[in-house]
Amino acid sequence: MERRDLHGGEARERPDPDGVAPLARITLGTQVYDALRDLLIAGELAPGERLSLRTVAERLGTSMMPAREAVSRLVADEALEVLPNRAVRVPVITLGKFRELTRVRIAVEGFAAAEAARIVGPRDLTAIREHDEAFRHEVRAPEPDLERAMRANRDLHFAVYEAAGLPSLIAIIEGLWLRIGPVLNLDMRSSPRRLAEGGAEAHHADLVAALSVGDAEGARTALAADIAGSAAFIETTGRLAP
Amino acid sequence: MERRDLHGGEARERPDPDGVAPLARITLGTQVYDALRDLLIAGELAPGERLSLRTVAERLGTSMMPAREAVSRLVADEALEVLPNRAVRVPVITLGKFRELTRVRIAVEGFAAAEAARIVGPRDLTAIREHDEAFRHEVRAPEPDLERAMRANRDLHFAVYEAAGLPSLIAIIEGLWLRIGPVLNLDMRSSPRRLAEGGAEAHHADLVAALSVGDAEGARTALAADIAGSAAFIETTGRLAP
DNA sequence: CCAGCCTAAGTGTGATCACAGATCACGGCA
DNA sequence: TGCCGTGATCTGTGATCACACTTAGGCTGG
Repeated sequence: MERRDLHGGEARERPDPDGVAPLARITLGTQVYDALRDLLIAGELAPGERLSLRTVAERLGTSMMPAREAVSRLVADEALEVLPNRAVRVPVITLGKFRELTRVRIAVEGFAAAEAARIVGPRDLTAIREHDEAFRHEVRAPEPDLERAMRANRDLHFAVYEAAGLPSLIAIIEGLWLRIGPVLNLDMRSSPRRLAEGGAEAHHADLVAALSVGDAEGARTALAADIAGSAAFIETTGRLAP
Repeated sequence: MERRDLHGGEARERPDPDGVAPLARITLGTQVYDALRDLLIAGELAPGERLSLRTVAERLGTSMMPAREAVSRLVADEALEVLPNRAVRVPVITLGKFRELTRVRIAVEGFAAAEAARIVGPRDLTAIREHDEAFRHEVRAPEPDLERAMRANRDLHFAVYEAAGLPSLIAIIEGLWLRIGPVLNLDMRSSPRRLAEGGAEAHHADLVAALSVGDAEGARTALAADIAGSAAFIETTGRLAP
C-alpha cells in the first residue's frame, strides 16, 4: 500500500465557497473507505495481506477512528475480514468460493446486461463503445498497459450496468467486484499477456452488438461468457486456495 | 424502539459458509448491529424515524462506540441514512425506488429459487414445507398473529434461498430485505387481514410444488409472483412517498 | 402581536486513553 | 541442541472527552 495523504492542504476545511452544498458527506472515514476500496478493486492489496488500523491511519494521515470506521464497513462488505485473533486481512478466496461468486456474478451482472439491452439509449451506447474501444486498443498494443486495460474493462462493464437504470443493482455488483477484485487483478497482473486470450475482446464485441440491437438475451450470454472466460483463466493460474 | 439490554441476550453467530471456524466474534458493535437489524426487518422502525447514537447506546445498555459502528454498517448497507444535517434516520423509500428494489428482488431471489429447485434435497424440502405449513396455518387462523405470520414467511423464503447453496447470494438478499423491511412490514401491520389476499398462500404452494419436482423455472415464476403480489399490495396502500 | 436574533441543548465526527488478548522473539532450562 | 515459558509489543475494542455544526425555543426589540 502506497503512502498517500488524505488532507494534503486545507481543501477539506471549507468545501465549496460557491454556495452549492456538497450532497454527499465527505467524512474522513468515508475517504479512508474509498481509498481502501480502490486499493482492493485495483488488486493492490493481495489476498491474505494483513492490515492494521494504526498503520492504515498513519499512512493515510489520519487518526485511528476513521480507519476503524472504514475497516468496519469493509468487513461488513466482506471485502476485509477480521480473524478471531483480532487480525484484519484481505480474505483468502478459496476455489469453491471463487466459483460461487462467479455464478452469482453471472446471474446478477447478466441480468443487469439484459435490462440494459432493453432500455439502453444512444448516449449510454456511445459511452459503452468508447470504453470498449479503449479496452481493445490497450489490449492490442505491443506493450499493453495492464492498469489502463483493467480500468477500461471495469469502465465498460459498469457503463453497461448503469445503463440498466437500477442503482441498487449497481451497489450489489460493486460489492461483488470488491470481493473478487484482489484475486482477479492480482492474477491478471502476474501474466498480462494472457489478458486477451480469455476472449475478452470477442465477448465485449458480442456484448456491444447485442446492446446495439436491444437483444437482451444476447447481451446476457455475452456477458456471462466474458465472466466465465476470465474466471476460467484465473482458475488456470492455480493460485486459489483449495 | 423498545428497551432491551444486550448483556442479557445471547449473541447470534452467523453461519459460516466454510463451516470450519466455529469461533464467532461477538463484539458489542455486532450485537447492536444485529439488534437494529432485527428491528428494521421486523418493521419496528418506521421509515423517516430518526435515531441518535446516544439514545441507541443508552437503550441497548452500551456506550456510544458500539452504536457508532452498528449505525455505520447499516448506513453502508443503505438500511439507514445520515442526512447532510447530521441526522440519522430510516430512509424514506419512494415509489420509484420501491419498484426498482422489487425488480431487483425478483431477479435475484428468483435466481436463488431456481438454483434451489435444481439441487434441493429432502432435508431442505421438509424444512421448507414446515415453514409453508406454519405460514398457511397462521394466515388461516381466525385471528392471525401478524408477527408470527411474517416470521414464517421470512423463514420460508430464506429456507429456499439457503437451499440454493450460495452464501454470498443470501447476503445480498438479506441486504435487500433490510431495505424493504420497514415499508413492507409497516404496511402489512396496518391491515393484517389483507395479508392473505395478496395470494401469498397460492404462490407459496406453487413454489413448494415446483421445488419438489425440481422445476427451476416454475420455482422462479412462483417466487416472482409472490414478490410481485406483495409489492402490488404495498403500492395500493399509497403510503409510499412519490 | 409578530418577526428575528440568539442562546442552549443535541447531533455526528474525530482524538485520545485504557484494556484484554494474541503474537513473537529471546533466553534459560533440560 | 531443542523446547518451553515469559515478557515486551502490537492488535482491535470500548469509553470518554472535545469540537463544529444544527436545530429548536425563548427572549428581546420593534
